[in-house]
Amino acid sequence: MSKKIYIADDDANIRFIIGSFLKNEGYQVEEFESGDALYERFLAVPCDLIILDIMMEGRDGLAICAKLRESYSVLIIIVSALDSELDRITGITLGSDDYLVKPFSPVELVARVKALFRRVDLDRKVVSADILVVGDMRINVKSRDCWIDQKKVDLTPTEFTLLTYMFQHADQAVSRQQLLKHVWGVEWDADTRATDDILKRLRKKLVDSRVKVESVWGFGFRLVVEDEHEKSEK
Amino acid sequence: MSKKIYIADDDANIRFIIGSFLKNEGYQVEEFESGDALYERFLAVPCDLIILDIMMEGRDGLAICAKLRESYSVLIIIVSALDSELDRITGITLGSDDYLVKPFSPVELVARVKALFRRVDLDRKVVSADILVVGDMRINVKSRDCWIDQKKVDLTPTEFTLLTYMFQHADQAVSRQQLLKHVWGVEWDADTRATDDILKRLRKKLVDSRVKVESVWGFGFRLVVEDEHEKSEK
DNA sequence: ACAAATATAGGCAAATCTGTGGCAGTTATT
DNA sequence: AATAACTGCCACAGATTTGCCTATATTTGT
Repeated sequence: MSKKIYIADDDANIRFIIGSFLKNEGYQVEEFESGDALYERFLAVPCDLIILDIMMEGRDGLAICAKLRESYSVLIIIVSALDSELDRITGITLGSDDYLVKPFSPVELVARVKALFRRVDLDRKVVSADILVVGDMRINVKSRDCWIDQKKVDLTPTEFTLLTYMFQHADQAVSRQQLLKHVWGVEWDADTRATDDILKRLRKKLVDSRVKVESVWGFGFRLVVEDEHEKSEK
Repeated sequence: MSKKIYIADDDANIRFIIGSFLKNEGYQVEEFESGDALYERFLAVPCDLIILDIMMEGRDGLAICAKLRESYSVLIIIVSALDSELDRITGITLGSDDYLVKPFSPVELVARVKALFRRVDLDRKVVSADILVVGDMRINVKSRDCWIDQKKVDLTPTEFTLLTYMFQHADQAVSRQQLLKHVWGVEWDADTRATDDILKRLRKKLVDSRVKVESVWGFGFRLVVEDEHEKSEK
């Protein structure tokens, strides 16, 4: 399906050039004169990627970028005539995925846009990959083994299947029902705490890992990666 | 988050500099003299991100990058002295996530490394996220957690379900009947103040937020976002 | 302003949930 | 066949949640 891209730049020429190249690649493109206009539009109709100039009327590109990042994971590329190292680092640190310096080649921009979409696709596909990685752990679904860092962990069949499911749903809250259905193949409403039992045993085996199974009270469980040092990086 | 990074560059100085900066950020770093050595190591122990020079003994960085991309979704940054537009585009098109031209600032490299990790984290969390936003609050239906700005709020199951319903009907007046039906699953006319109780507890947890639960006298409740300018009104 | 109806706040106890250790039936391994 | 491993269940203790009760405050209608 065709991806949607919004561009904000106060220079109509640049908008036109960028827009043309991207449309040529089959993307749906909308152009805006200001970051504020783009932001309003995004709230109404989200898009997949945003290209922001820094210097614009109203809020500048950096402000828009930071504002978007508060709540959205949309891809953001900043383009700017500002070429100091500090500018680039600021732009990237504020939340953009890439930073291009004007004048830039439209072809390179297109390549970088594609690279970002490719990255998102790769990250999506990871769920169906043979090797699943979460935090310092990885499991190989084919060979059915499991590693904490470099150390192999022995898992029983049910434990492995359960952990695989949790890996595929990392960060999500998973209900006992869900687990019974996907790990045990039980469709009906079973009154059992078999899930708790396997998790109990799994937890013991994960004590040395930063990957933890949290319980979500009254609901189920959630796989999370413990942050050992800093509290709020983002 | 101690992610693992492999670096391949035939210049020991560059390896050292890059490695130092990255270790300084808390990453686990391993250095290799050639892309082939790095590749072998990766097969044995995967890492999270790879930094490749183009010109090296054996297969060059581009070849390694392409080879890795055949089977793995690991992050790849290419660094190179080659600075033509074509070189950059080739590098990115072949599968790398970023392309930096030597000499580059180690600080910028670190910023870009962080940006890539940030992207992967965002994608992982959003892959199937179902996020509702109202004012300064955010709830993720899939992970079942709730945030005021950047601060996590613990909710009980009923509170969570109720708040979700209110989020879906923000600004609307919601009757007790409605809540009993959708949150409790009660169809009949129940004479209960259970709704008031949960809301009472919810309100306590939302004191720091601009999102408030108003009561609609004789009817039910309404979720509103307080205007921060006229806080003294109520 | 006053009475009736409705809403809020605090406290309480029943019901529910979770983690633990132990146990036994079944399955796999030697 | 004997032994070990795996898995589900049980019971218990501790913690959390939640509905209700009562007292008090607020709103509405006359």
